Parts: sequence; C-alpha cells; structure tokens
Amino acid sequence: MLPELGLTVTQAAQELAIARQTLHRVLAGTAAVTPEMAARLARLCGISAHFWLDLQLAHDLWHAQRALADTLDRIPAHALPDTLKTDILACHARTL
Amino acid sequence: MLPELGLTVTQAAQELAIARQTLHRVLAGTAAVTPEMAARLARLCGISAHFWLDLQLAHDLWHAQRALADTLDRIPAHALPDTLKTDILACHARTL
DNA sequence: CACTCTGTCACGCGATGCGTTACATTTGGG
DNA sequence: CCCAAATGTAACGCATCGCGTGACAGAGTG
Repeated sequence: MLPELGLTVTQAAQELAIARQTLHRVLAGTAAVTPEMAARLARLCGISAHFWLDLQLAHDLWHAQRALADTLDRIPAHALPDTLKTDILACHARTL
Repeated sequence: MLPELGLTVTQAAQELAIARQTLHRVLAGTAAVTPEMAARLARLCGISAHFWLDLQLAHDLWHAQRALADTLDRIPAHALPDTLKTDILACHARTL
C-alpha cells in the first residue's frame, strides 16, 4: 500500500509521528495493529480504522480459539432465548 | 444476559474457568473484552465472539480517536487510487 | 446469626506496544 | 567503486493492561 502512495517506510513513519521501528513491526506482523495505529493509518490513507482493526481482530480471535481449544471444550454451552438473540443481533447491525 | 441464563456472576466465572474478579471487571467496564474472553463468552451463550469483540473494538477506537485528535490533525491525508480502495473493501466484505 | 453473592481495593506476574540505540544488509546515485 | 539512504533485525527499558489472588465491606436470605 505504501509504494502506491509513493511513500517509503521511513517517510510514512515520520508522517504518522511514530518510530520507524514501530511501523516496521506492524508491517512485519511482529506487532498488532492497535486502535491508535489504526486511527493513524486511517488518517494517512483514507481507509477506515475499522477495517484495519477488523483484520487484527480476526487474527487475534483465530489465535485465541486455537490456544484455548481444550479449555473451551470444558465450558458448558447454554441456550439463550431467541427473543434476546434477535435483539442483540439487531443492535449489532445498527452499529455497522 | 446472565440472569437470562439463570446464572450468577460466581457461577458463570466458574463455568468460564476464570476468576470471579475477572468476569466482574468485564461487566463493570473496568477491563476490556479480550479475544480469549470473547471466545469463552461465545462458547457459553452462543453469541459469536466477533460480536463481543466488535463492541470492544468500537469502544477502543472511540477512545483512541479522542486521545489522538490533536496528533491526527498533523498527519497528512493521502489519496489512494480507487482501484486499490475497491479491492480492499471487496476483500474486507469477503471476510464477513 | 450464619451463609452466599456481590462490589471494590491492592498486590504481583506476565505479556505487549512503543521508543531508543545499535548493527548488518541492501539499494541507488555520483 | 564508494557513499548515503533505506531497510531488516535485535536488545534494552518503560508504561500499560489483563489476570489471578487475597482481603474486606455491604446486601440479601434461610
């Protein structure tokens, strides 16, 4: 994405007001996209912060489910009334 | 939600295999919904972990944008080619 | 009164994002 | 070819935060 903007990693880090290493760690995948970083990226390239965070969120969730696979099996599953479930999902859709 | 399941905070914490304080902190809003916690909640009540995390995500993003409002103003905004933006948004929609 | 549940506080541990410094490698221009 | 900028990688310290644990006080109930 950065080459598309004609920016180097060093220049982009300066414009984002962060350390060059910090941006590099994000690009290398050795650090997560924090909300602060997402806000900065959104400001820089016009892509919504929600998009960047959803990427990170899916990644974190995938790892969490993997790490807790055995623990999750021992959590009993309860059934929620359909009325409440539909209300919750409706609330969720409203925030999008 | 918990009363709807007929669970107390203490019982729910036991079933989730976490400390009672930890669950209480989440309910009180003094701690964030981590991916691990979201996976546990999803297992317990059948509501997707993505939903819980989206709630937390919106909260974190709101705070980040507030805290960095002055800093974000100093970040120059660049224009991304429309072809790339549509590609990215298409990729994003595919993951939902 | 005794018991349980709950809310709240403080402490320590581990993980993580970030800045800083430092060093090696690669790339492009004189 | 040589030098400078950019890049990749590593290590250190700091601050923050989620989590477990222990402890204490208040509310509700048998």
